[in-house]
Amino acid sequence: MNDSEPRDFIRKIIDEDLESGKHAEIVTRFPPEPNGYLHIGHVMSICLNFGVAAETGGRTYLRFDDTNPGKESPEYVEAIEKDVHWLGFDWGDRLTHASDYFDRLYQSAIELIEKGVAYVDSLSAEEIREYRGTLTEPGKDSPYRDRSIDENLDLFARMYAGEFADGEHLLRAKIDMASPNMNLRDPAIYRIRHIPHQNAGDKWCIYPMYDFAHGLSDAYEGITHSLCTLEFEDHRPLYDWFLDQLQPEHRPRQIEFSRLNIAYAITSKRKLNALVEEGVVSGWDDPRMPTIAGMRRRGYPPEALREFVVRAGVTKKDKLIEMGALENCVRETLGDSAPRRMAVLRPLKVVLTNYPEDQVEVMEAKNHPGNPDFGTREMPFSRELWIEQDDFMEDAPRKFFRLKPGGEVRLRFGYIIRCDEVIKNDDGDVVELRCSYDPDTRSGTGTSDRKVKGTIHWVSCKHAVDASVRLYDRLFTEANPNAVEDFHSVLNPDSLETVSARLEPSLGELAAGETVQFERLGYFCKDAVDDGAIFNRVVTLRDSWAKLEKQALQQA
RNA sequence: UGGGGCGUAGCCAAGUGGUAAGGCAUCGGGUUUUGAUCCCGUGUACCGCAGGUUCGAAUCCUGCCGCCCCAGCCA
Repeated sequence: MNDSEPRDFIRKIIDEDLESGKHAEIVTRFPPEPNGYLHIGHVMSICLNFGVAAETGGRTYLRFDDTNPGKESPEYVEAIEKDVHWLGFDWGDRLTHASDYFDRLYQSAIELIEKGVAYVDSLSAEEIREYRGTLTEPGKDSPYRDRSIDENLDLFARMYAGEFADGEHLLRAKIDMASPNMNLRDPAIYRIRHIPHQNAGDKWCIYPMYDFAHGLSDAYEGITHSLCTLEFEDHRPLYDWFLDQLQPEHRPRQIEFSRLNIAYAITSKRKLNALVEEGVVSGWDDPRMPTIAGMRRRGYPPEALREFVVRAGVTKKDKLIEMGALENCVRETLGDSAPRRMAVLRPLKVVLTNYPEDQVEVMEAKNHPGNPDFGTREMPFSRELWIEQDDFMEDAPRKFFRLKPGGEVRLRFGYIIRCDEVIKNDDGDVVELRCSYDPDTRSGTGTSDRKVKGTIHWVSCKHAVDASVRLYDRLFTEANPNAVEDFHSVLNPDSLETVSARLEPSLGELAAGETVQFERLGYFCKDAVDDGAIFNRVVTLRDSWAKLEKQALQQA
């Protein structure tokens, strides 16, 4: 990290705390609940928490906030660990669970009762809701609020012992039923749940609530800065209240920042889960999903994601960032790192009428235009080639400088060809082009100083490898699907199109999960989940021709 | 209508009394055997609005408006 890096308000606070000597070391935590997959919103939190610690030589815990058994599962913890690692962060031996602290938490709850600031309530869930009041009206005290300490201790012990059914009793903090902050109206501390815990086994039938468990877990781990999102801002008084009452050795500070939202994407675990459950997508790792697993499978490099959150910044303002900003980060990193290859997505046959029937030449193609370290590869060239349908236009506008009847174009790393004849089927569709090549224009021979305006990509028919290519588009048609009542109404029906493509031979050996650039088309990642030659389009290349076309259409 | 938070260009975002950084996008132009990349250039931002304080305010004060969050025994 260099000193000119912009400092967000959280890093400023941290710098100050280090300078003042308040803390000798920064300790943070990333605390996911294992009840779903991590998504782009979490990337921000992961990068922030692990980032500030790493930048200051501190440490970060990966702590599973597993206080609600029944909603959580090991499938998710496994996925979360994989995702955080993949993003580029390491928690070392600091993998913990809120459930690791259940014993201490239980003792702390007893301490609260002994101090007279917690009580066992025996109202029903519905009654508690009624007693809570509303946003504008104060709540009223539960009739059980003034139970004696001994009675509370006894009842809580029996809750622990399993003498009561779910919902029969509830341990609550005794704060203020009239507080304008709803979180302070005697919040729940422990509830009864006769469910075994995925990590703690069947030892417990009472489980602590988030507000109680989280702050104390932070304290137990010596977390200095507990960074979370804005919706927890009005929980902070409660976070501090527990610390004030219990006076743990370490005193963490909660700081909130705004969530990161991406346009045309959903980041609600509930809705993401619905997409999976309803089969709208193929799973949590469907390449259209804004999950880390989905983006990984799509082919987004972790560096791109990290760069993206840096650009997004850390503030308290609600953000809805353009999808293009993320895609641009992906393009930038892949532009440097992805080897170039050629592939034809929508094949149109070209026959070079003056090219010897059985001749095959080997063309040398650069693997990267700007970086010689990528080396070169060989591409077979023959009489019959596939080119992109979009690279031919019968009635081409002036500015279209690809192939047109009578026109010339350069075949990348090959020859200049001229279109002599257009062959159509009975429906009038163009099915084949008869062209002639200029033998003096072979790439790299020094005789190829002739200039033509356009260069297109190609694949030799008899050497081509078949593949299925998935072209992805945004999942929603609305910029902020989070805000739409029913997201089903704004699903993009064309978010996935699959085409049969022809690839240059070298692509046959590409390893699963590898990403290359199909020249002039975009970046494509060999799918790492499904078997066979399947490629996912990561992102298209910038396309100023498409832009021109769009403008022309709008003017017409 | 209770409490908390936020409002600087299309999207992000610096700036905390001295006269509006930067990134992305946009729009021009140059280079280019990817219409990619790269390189140059390009923005009058009513600093949410209205008053006030001040020689001077995005920055201080007052009032107003808009958006987000909170009434789970979820996190």
